[in-house]
Amino acid sequence: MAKKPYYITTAIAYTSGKPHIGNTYEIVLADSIARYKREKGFDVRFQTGTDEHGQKIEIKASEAGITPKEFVDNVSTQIKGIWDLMNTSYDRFIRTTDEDHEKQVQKIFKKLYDKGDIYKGFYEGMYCTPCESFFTSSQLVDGKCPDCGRPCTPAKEEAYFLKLGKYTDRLIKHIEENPDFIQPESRKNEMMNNFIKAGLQDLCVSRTSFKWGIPVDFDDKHVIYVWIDALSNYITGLGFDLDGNSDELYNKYWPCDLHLIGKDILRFHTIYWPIMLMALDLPLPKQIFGHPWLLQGDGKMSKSKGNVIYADDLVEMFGVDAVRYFVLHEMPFESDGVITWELMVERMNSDLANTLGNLVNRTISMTNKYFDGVVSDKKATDSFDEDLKAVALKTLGLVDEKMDKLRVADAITQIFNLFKRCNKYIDETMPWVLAKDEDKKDRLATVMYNLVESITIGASLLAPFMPQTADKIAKMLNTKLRSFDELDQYGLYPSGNKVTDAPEILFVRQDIEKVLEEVNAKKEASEEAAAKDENVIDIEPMPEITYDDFAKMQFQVGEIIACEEVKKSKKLLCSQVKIGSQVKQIVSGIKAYYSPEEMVGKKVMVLVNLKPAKLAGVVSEGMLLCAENEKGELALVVPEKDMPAGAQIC
RNA sequence: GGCGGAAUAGCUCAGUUGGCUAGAGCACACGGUUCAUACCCGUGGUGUCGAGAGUUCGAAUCUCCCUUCCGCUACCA
Repeated sequence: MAKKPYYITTAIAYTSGKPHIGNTYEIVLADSIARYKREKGFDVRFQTGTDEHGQKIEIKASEAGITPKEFVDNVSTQIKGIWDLMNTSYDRFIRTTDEDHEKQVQKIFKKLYDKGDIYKGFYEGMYCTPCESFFTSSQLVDGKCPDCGRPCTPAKEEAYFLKLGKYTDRLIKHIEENPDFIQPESRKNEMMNNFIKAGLQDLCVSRTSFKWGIPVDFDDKHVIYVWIDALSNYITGLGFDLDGNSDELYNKYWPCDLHLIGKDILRFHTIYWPIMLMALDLPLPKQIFGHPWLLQGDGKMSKSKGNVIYADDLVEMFGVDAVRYFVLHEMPFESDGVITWELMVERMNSDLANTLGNLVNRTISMTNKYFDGVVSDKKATDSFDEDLKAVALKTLGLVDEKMDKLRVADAITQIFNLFKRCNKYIDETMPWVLAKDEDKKDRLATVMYNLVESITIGASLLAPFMPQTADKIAKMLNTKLRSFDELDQYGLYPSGNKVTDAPEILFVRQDIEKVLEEVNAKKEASEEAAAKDENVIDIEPMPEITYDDFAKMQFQVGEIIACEEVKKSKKLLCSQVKIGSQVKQIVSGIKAYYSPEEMVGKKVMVLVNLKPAKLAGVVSEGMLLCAENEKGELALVVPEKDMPAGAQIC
């Protein structure tokens, strides 16, 4: 019988920089599932890769003084290097700059256009600058932005849009009829309630503001924006061809069994991607799992916080499999995992060094000490043996149960329970006591045999998650790892076999103090690097304006004479601002960065002739000007020298 | 503001349709053991199961309300 196909993908990593351990988590998770499925007898296809287009890359490349292609070649190679370092067994590493991919993406775009699902729209009168959103004229309310009610500005650019509304009902139906389509389930609710049921706006799928992308082949002013480009990798990587000449890989593996992605990009995978596929008349993927994030202590890792952990640093400190174990075991299923270095060292020491490493070590040492390394099954059984055997035989079933629900962390815990059971068995049988009695020699041999056999089973189960460690154990026991379909048998270890006489320490115990020292040193270094990076910031350029446009705006210095929080709002402060002889009430979204107390007395830059509007029910008669950094933090703009309230800013 | 989730041992969390003295791992303490990487095995919890009220013979589990935290989303003139 032919093996059942199983296709799993990760998201493709964006090549704007080196990925941190949070990105690395995803590839390790996918790799473990892929390896596990292979053991379970599936014909597995595992795809990952890099997403390499976009303005950010264009800018970074020009800063570095190289071409975008050179830039992404570098980063992509680096990312691939880390995936390899983590010992991941992907079948294809796709790059969105691969020729076959680009060609198909162009075809897909054209097909959707010919079909009428992509249409050319215009920004004119439809672009709401503050909302950064595009609307069709039918969506506008009284000619104004349906979201915020502000007038939409005419824009110069034209763009292509993908019709989403046409497929919304089908999408809702699909999600409702396939409860496992979006996992975990809480994410499904978010997608449904926040987006789909609220009504989907057509998606802008092209750009003219930058060049580094796949050109729209029938309109070369445009490049294809990220959605169609990046998401298509899941089929182009299988040799999909829109004209019906698809590679057999595509016919075999599509639809995909599992898209493994971060929870931050669920929207694209559960809404845009299925709709694209529907528009192309292709089957939808079977499941999309939005995994949580690996957080470190004080929040999400980011370069600007200087708390970025890189996989290669971790591997250097702890070893590949320890890092794999850690991210797999410590990551919860649904909510984000808050990780501390203390926890990592604790896991390393108690699970890996103590429970597993020490078990293997003591077993091999005893075998050498008592039998010169020869393991033989003398069948001198005792009642203690039965339970050990039972645990060894039932563990696969327990692992299966967890893996079917993608509960990888729980699956690993089951395997470690077997190792713990082995340690207990040693205490129950007390080999060192048996060794003193020549009459108990056969019993002692049987005990050692049972240990070696049980460890072999455990190591075989461990192989998908910690492949290197499993191999090392098998090598030290001078045997091969079992295939999963042999794991219903006990006693396959060849009697009379000889284990190594020089057991290797599998995991070295770590000292938390030393680890923290090292971490702090690295953190300082990365903070310095981050500080350098933060001196500049690039934002999306806006259309050119005339002097007349500018002259319409009146700016003055305003003195804040009173300020209070706006109730019913998380972000708003309401200030009374003295401008000349009058006082204006102005509401600003800066509560997170300024307290009402510290606002009072400040002299700030105010746009005074803005049409008053209500915010959270409070009237606001102007706007306080702020500078905003990459993290969205705000700083008020103030005159460099003391100026009277009301002074004109020109 | 809208939708959803969470609150259980020092820490991270399990607790199926309400039912005997509320569990696991880690940490900690004590005991045992010595083959082993100062390791392994065993024992140890007066935890108001976030607060309050209700339904019930009986509630961590159901209902209502309150508080706090989290996710997504909106708003941020």
